[in-house]
Amino acid sequence: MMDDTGGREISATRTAYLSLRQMILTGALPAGQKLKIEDLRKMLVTGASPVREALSLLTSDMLVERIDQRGFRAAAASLENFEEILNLRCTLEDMALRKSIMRGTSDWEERLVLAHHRMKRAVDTPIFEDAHKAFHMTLLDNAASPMLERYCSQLYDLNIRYRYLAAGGENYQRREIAAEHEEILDATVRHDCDAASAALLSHYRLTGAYLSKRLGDL
Amino acid sequence: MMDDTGGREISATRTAYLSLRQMILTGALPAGQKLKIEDLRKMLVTGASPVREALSLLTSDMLVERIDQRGFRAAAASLENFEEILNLRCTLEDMALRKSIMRGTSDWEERLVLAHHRMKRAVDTPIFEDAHKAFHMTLLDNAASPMLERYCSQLYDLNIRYRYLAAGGENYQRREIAAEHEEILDATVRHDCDAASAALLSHYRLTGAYLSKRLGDL
DNA sequence: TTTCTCAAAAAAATCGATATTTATTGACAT
DNA sequence: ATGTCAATAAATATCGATTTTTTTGAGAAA
Repeated sequence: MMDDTGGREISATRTAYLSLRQMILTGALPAGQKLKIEDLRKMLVTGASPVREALSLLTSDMLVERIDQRGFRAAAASLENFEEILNLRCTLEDMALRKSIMRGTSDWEERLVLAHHRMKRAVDTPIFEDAHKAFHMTLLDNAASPMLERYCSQLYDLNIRYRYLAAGGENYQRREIAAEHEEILDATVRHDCDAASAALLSHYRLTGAYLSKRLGDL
Repeated sequence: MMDDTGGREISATRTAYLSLRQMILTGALPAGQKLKIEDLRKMLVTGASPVREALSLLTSDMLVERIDQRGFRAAAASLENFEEILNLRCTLEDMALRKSIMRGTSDWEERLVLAHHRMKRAVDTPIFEDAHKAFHMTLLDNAASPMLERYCSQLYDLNIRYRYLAAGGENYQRREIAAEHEEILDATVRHDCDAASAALLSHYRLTGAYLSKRLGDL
């Protein structure tokens, strides 16, 4: 039908994928909840096939669990899972950041400074969220290791989900975090692997501890 | 219809998933190849829906790439990709093995000895393959870190694919490998993290180097 | 009561057909 | 020869209906 409203036409599957993903990340679809095709189909005003396919794709992101012949459910959440994610992130991002820095091109450093600037400037929460992820991913994307980047991106998103779970999306302490970001950026642009990595991991472990406390035991 | 031939009925999607997975791992569906729904549907004698869903699921395993609105293709293969997999495996399995050993229960050690025994006994190639994977996964499954295990399992399979790519499934030097397995097992049961990890990584790096050579540049 | 069985209801899985999109082809103008 | 563009072909994506499987719950048996 192509009602060209200026933008690109995307598939029903992709639309469903993005909506469901957002709903799971923000908790609109709570952890562990049964995801009935028929309900989602009505909710998203689309067919069953795109919904099924979107759910299958969300399996990759570990946001949806699939049990043969008895459908899908939103991935479970637990304190143990959160801590596992935190640990994996620390290991993988440490590796990726060091590689990025070692390969350090000035092009990359410029992209990094830019990403940091955009993040600082972002006031609106959803825009800040995007900019924040962009900054963190830029830190890692010079490692020339696409699978590693994919894992890190995946784990980043899973972590976000716990932020929503703990805080309901409320804008947690942003001031301290700004200083931490500066520190990571500074160490990185002066090619100090150890300092940059230490700053990054401390950044994660601090917010991790803060979240753990608020999560109680779920 | 339920023609109960003694076994369990499984879904068409799962059947398709397992077949396609095997075909990609062994190279029956070559890396990078376009995967047309219609062809696969005929090949597997099933409907388009199970095929699409199976392909979507294979996306999780990084064995299939999906491009919105223009279908699926078998994941590309390259020397760089192989080496990335090798590096990630070394990092992740090192972490998992150390955790497993540190939590070392006697139950786990017994399972490990058993898995090793079964692997040694296996003569037939496909049975050996399964037993080999079972042994390596058992080494890691006491780490109480399901995501880490999942990543390792995924990477193991991706690695197998390169073995087929390099050797066409031919049974590469198995003698040396038996000794390496003994060494890993011994160090593990005597709770020597460093020795076990060193043996494991050397095992991977040795076969890795061997494969790299045979892969040329693809 | 508890447990079991079986039929009805609900949900998942699958199929076959259609609509939509992308890729290909070849005539025509440059 | 070469590039453009519309017509055609091919493939993907989606829908609506049907089949199969799982779940539920009422009544029978222990």
